[in-house]
Amino acid sequence: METSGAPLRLRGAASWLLGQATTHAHRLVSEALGAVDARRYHYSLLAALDEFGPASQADLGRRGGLDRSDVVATVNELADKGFVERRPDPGDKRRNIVTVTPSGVAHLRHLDRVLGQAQDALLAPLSAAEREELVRVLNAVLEHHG
Amino acid sequence: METSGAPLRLRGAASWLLGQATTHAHRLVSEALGAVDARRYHYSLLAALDEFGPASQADLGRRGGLDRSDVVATVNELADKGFVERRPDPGDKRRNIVTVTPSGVAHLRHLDRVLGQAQDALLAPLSAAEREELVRVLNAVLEHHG
DNA sequence: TCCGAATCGTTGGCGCAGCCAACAAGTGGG
DNA sequence: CCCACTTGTTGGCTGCGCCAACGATTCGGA
Repeated sequence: METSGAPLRLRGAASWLLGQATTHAHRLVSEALGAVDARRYHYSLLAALDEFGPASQADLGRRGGLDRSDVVATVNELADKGFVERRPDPGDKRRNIVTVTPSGVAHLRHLDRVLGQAQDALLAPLSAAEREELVRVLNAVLEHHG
Repeated sequence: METSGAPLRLRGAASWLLGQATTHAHRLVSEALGAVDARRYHYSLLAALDEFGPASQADLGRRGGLDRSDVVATVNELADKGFVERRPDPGDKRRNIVTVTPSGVAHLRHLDRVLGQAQDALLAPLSAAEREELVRVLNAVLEHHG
């Protein structure tokens, strides 16, 4: 009879800690975005457009890790709101070129602020140094996983 | 009046970093669990049972942050697999008492290992000290948010 | 003691997220 | 010229988190 089921449980607990924290962050972000009638996909797409410029829908999907079918729906929604424009590519009749409008840029800035507030709320218990370290570590993880 | 839109974008980028990382972690955990025909709810429930002992379904939900309706479905699935037992509470005809079986405990141990491997894969680029710091920081966040 | 409030399990439903398959139209290389 | 590939689109599936409603039961206060 071992005195240590503990190490095993701790590993599990640590994994679960990740699950709990991610779920929490997920919920905070979703709430914040939902309060301004937006969703994660909206931010993904607008941010990709803002950072890298106009692109075809397939390229947009690759930039933000969205499936092509989800890009279709998201562009539909954003276009309905006047945040992006979809027009055929004259040089390749298969493609649409998606452009962000000034109104879309303004909306993106708004979402930036909203997400910043959500982040502040989530990381409230951490010191500035701890936040910086957390961001650094998360960046390392993301970079490593391509 | 700031000279830089940059700080604003950085705040958004940092928020999004969280989103990216959480999505990544979420996916890794789901894949790992899916490979052994399990889901997050299964682990939540089994872990709660293992740690705190038999409980009513409502209590189980409160322990693990699951909705009552989701507890019903999850207990159904776990009971079908022989991992838990559901029986009426003789002292309160509203309640069911859910118990984890030996087979269920073994399954939980298996899930612990699987989640541990997923965590190792996720945190591969980090040093031992960085992992420890990350766990500490995440714990602080979770504790602060109840 | 009786009645209203609260709790419990269950059913059914909603929206978001991530993914996959299939299709027609179009493009490009051998 | 043909074949392989890409693109946009439609439709569908699972998981997750949540909410509303219901009948049955229990509990607390008048």
